[in-house]
Amino acid sequence: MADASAAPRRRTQQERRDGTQRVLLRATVDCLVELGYRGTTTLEVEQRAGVSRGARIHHFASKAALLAAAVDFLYDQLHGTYEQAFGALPERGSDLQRFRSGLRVLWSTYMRPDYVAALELQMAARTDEELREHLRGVAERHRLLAVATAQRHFPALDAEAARSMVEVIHVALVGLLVQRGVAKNAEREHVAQLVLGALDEVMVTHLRSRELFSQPPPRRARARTRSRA
Amino acid sequence: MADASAAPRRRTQQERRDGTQRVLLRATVDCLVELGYRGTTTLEVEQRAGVSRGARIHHFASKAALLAAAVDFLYDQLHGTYEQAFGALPERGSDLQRFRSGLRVLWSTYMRPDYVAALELQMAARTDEELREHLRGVAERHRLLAVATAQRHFPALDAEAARSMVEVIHVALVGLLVQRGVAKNAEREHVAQLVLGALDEVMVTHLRSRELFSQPPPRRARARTRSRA
DNA sequence: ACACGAACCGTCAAGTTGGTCTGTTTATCT
DNA sequence: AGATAAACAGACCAACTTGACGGTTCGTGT
Repeated sequence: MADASAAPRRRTQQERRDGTQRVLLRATVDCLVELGYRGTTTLEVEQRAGVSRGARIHHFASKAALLAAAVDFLYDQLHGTYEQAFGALPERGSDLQRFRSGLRVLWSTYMRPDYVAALELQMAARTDEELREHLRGVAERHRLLAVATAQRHFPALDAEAARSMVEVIHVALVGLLVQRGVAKNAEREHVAQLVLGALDEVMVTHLRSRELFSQPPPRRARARTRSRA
Repeated sequence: MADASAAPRRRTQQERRDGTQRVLLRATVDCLVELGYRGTTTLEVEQRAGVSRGARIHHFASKAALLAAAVDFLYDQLHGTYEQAFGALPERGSDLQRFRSGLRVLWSTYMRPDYVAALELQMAARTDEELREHLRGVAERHRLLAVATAQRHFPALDAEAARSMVEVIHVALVGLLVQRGVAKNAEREHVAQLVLGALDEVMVTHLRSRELFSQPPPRRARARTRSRA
């Protein structure tokens, strides 16, 4: 039972199950990205996934169940992307420099198709009680992780400051993402730079003025270089 | 032909036309707000407007035409709201104070149902070529008006700075609006205050540092209190 | 008054969407 | 191997969405 070299036959039930579920969820996300929430019909998803109606029903009894599963799938994936992106950030440098590069990295993950799908779901959730409730729970956990990540990278931040930072950045990047959906290519990058620059400024001035960033010698060395753990 | 006091009988063709069109467009906007783009079906709009299928077709040959007209209607209305809101702003006070109150006023207009409908259309436009093209034109004109309004209220801003300001604020408020759609009431206000505060800071520091705001005495009186008109 | 066209009404038909249901294949356990 | 249940396939249906169309009402110019 350990031969999967030539013909991939005789897959485990679990493997078959996971396989088709993944295919279905990927197709759902693709639909959301390419066709929007409105164009995401069960038929379209089934066809893209190359899966029959019966098979889809077997795994996701209703469209709502499919979308709910897509939400989980999406946020899991997003969380992985975050971890990976932030893991690749430089350890060295001032908090200020690291904040700037971190922000760019974050924006690059928001631009991934995944987040576009998440945005579609978020808009749809506005007028869909069930989806909204489900989305809230997942998004809440995701936000907690974001706050934790922020604190891990900037230990000088207290919980409240980290929370504010995450919230403001998130809102701004979502707005940027919406703008991205309709603006032309030339416009996109310009506005993105404006907004990212603004975030740089607000965060830097805001946080520095409250001494929430560890400070390299700004004017007089203040010897406040606390390291954690 | 100048009597419309007791019985509003015998309306002009033009009046009838304008009347039903307005009713239809209002119903469309209501649908977008309450049911989202997905729930905005022609049948629903017709029923809400109290207008027959045939009548709707007569005025708006297709659903696309109805939505396009709704876009125009919506932005006209938004522009009126802006004018009114900004017209009511205090003339006195430093640029800084006036910016702050102006921002609050602006946010209050973004929270109106109209803008929610506009946001729905914007998201829908992402995957709808025709709607997107139409929306771009209208939004472009709207943005120019916003920039002009900004410059009128803050004459020290050059075109570029005003443009940047409008763009950044717009993106942030849109993000805030999206968040508003899913978050609970308690959350909403908190995050709104965070974001508005951040916009205050970024704009104030950014613009003041470049002397783009007229400055009341910051430290030493600089005698730069220019008033317009 | 009266003819004409715009505004308006209600039904029909074509196409979608989402779910149910019956039957078949595939893995697993004894 | 044979029993059993999960995984899958595809026809079917009920509800919905949208535009088309023939007929009616109402305002306007003469």
